[in-house]
Amino acid sequence: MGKVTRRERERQRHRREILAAAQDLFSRKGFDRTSMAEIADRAEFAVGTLYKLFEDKQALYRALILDTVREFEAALSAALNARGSEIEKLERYIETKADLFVRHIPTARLYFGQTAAAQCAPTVGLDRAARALYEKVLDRLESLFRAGIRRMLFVEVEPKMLALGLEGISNAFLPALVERPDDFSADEMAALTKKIFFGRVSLKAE
Amino acid sequence: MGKVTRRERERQRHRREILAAAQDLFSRKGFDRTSMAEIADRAEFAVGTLYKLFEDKQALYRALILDTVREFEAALSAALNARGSEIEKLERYIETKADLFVRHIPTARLYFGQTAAAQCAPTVGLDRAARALYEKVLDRLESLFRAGIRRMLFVEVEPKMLALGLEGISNAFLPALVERPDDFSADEMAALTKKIFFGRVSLKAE
Amino acid sequence: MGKVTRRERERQRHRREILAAAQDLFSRKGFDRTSMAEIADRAEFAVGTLYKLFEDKQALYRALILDTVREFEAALSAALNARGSEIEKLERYIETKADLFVRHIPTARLYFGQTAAAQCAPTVGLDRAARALYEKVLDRLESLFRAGIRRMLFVEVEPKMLALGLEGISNAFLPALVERPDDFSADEMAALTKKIFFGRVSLKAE
Amino acid sequence: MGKVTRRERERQRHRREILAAAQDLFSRKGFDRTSMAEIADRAEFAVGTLYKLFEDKQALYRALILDTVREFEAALSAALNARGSEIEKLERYIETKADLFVRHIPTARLYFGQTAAAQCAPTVGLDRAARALYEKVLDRLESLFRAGIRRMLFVEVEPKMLALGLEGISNAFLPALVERPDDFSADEMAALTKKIFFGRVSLKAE
DNA sequence: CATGAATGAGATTTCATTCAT
DNA sequence: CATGAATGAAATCTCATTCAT
Repeated sequence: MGKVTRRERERQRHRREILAAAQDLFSRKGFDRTSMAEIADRAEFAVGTLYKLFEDKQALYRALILDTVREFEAALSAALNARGSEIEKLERYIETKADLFVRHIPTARLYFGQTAAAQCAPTVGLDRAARALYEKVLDRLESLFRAGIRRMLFVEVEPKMLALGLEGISNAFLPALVERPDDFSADEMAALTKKIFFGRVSLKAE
Repeated sequence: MGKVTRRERERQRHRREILAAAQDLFSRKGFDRTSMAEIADRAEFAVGTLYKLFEDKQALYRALILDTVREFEAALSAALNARGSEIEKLERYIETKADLFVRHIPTARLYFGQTAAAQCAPTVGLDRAARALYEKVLDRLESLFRAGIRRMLFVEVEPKMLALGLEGISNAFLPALVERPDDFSADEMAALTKKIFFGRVSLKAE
Repeated sequence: MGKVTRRERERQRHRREILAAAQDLFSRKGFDRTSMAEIADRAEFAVGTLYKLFEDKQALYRALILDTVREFEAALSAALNARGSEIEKLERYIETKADLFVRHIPTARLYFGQTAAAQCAPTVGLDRAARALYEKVLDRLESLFRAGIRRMLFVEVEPKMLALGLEGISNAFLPALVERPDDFSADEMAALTKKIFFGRVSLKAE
Repeated sequence: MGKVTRRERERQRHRREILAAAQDLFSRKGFDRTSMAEIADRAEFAVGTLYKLFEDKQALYRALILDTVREFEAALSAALNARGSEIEKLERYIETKADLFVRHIPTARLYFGQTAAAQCAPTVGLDRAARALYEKVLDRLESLFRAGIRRMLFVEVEPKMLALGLEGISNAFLPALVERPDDFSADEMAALTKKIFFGRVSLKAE
């Protein structure tokens, strides 16, 4: 099977090269303003080759999104499933997400654009599979909050809402990060997120 | 002058009708996937008429975004400039925003898509004027936080970051709102936002 | 009939104003690149008014061309019908044409574009009537040459060809005139035309 | 290199086919009244193919004009640079031009429309490069006349004007040629041109 | 498999013409 | 009559997709 495997390895390498080119273009210009010819150019393949490896433009995009969300989901789920208290797990989650954002902004933009922002800032219909992966993360967050509330670690707020709230804050600095990448470190972003989310902003008793 | 005024009134009415049609379509499908023909159809005008009232597609979009952001900016600035302590002003801000979101989801989607999400989820180049209006709101928030910190109402965190954080949370429930509009009231959304942002989620001392 | 006459006078004045605006635009930009709205603007009328006075754009153009060619034809025919020998008549013709060219370049451009250049540099289908007027001039020239040859004033060359040749030379300086209107006087142009056409350029016997 | 060459050869063949179709249409109907769809139809390609080979409609037109003027310039310059006296060179020039006109009327129409008639009958902005080529011919003519005058072969008239005058006559029969192609031979046209230009039309001393 | 020329549907935009006021 | 808003056909141009080499 050496032959098949070599072929298959090549195929996968080409696939990755194409996706890398596509990531850069899609993350900067969006789906509609990126043409297949551009992607092909950038990846140094002919358009026909893109169509050999992906059904059509949507499929290529879906594959890219799936890769992106999968990468995030893997790292974030790992953080959420690590040892420790609910608070420790969430802190790990926040740190991981900040790290992912800072280390690979294009991926972050795609992730954000396809998850939190997806229903609001209208984009190309996001993939079922990608959506499901993100929901898995959201559900895990919700469970953690529910458990934490039961153990009286967190205030009594609908856990689903806490999960969305955490997403909101942990995404909040992404626009600033995109604009001035050098002004942000992952550590700072994580620290900020934790302080605002877990601490109290207001110093007076409510 | 009846004649001039009547003509002009009609013109403005048509302009509004076209913008209304455009708002619905753009907010659901985005700039690129909405065609001028569709907008014309929906507004019950001929394409040519759109071009009489707007230079081109971009101009129509810009006008819509400007209207949208202006509407939000006016309401939010009013809230931020009302009487009261810094906390009260911010609470008013949160309530106003929640109210705007719940009462007019398409506007909210456009607002969100063109402000917070703009740098991340790549959209059509947003208007200078609209951007400036949003920055005005952000700056006002920042000032409020700065003043509040000086008066020891808020924790010592860079005020700009607090402003971004507040934006993050107050936008956090919009995706959920878009998906199930009937499950959310403005009051609940505002209450949630305040609780998470001002209160402490974690009950243990950090 | 005072009333009808006043109306009619007004109507004719408006007609002339519109044609004046149209002349400038058509002569500089050509038929296709001049819009009815532009002509209306320039003439300070509404588009509707243009359509009250002219069937459609073609008709307006035809009317303009007819006016232009009529003006030329009148002056040129007068020159050709004046007293004198064939040579004197032709000299008068050349002087008149040079004078018309120099004094009103836009008219000259339209005249040239619709007569000599018409079959070659493709323009909008020229009017039958205008064509007929020009042919009248050509025919008159031909007769003059024929008579002149009979009286042994001119070389024996097909008179039609002499007429075309004269047209060729008398038009030859128009491009230069259009480019640098101040470098040419009617007298010089006429003198040049006569020298080349009637005299001999070559000094050796053929 | 067979592969590269074959592709490129095909490409050039298609380019020529498109230009041929365009030449026919442009020379008969002009730039504005010829649509890309028509050219595509006539050339039996899809519109998209035209845009693969030419930036846009203007570029296609420019390419055609450049080809046309280049072809003429090459032949005419060759005639002007051949051996012989100034008179012989000019005679060769006249013969060559007549031959080009008679043998390929569409090319002649485009050449005339873009050179002599260009400033008068308003056309689409003519190409710098094409203009420069024509000026080269004009300059060469001027030099020849200047030299000839010095050698007392020609009358003392500004050489530039003699050049324009020769152009005027040598173009003079083109309209007639276009209308009745079968009535003209290149030899006759050339003979006529020479007789009128070099000889004297008038038999009396001026 | 890889290639990239060819396709043609569809989008944006212009403008001659009409017609209600 | 004058007006100019409204119309919609037609033109230019782009780009996802196919397919012969």
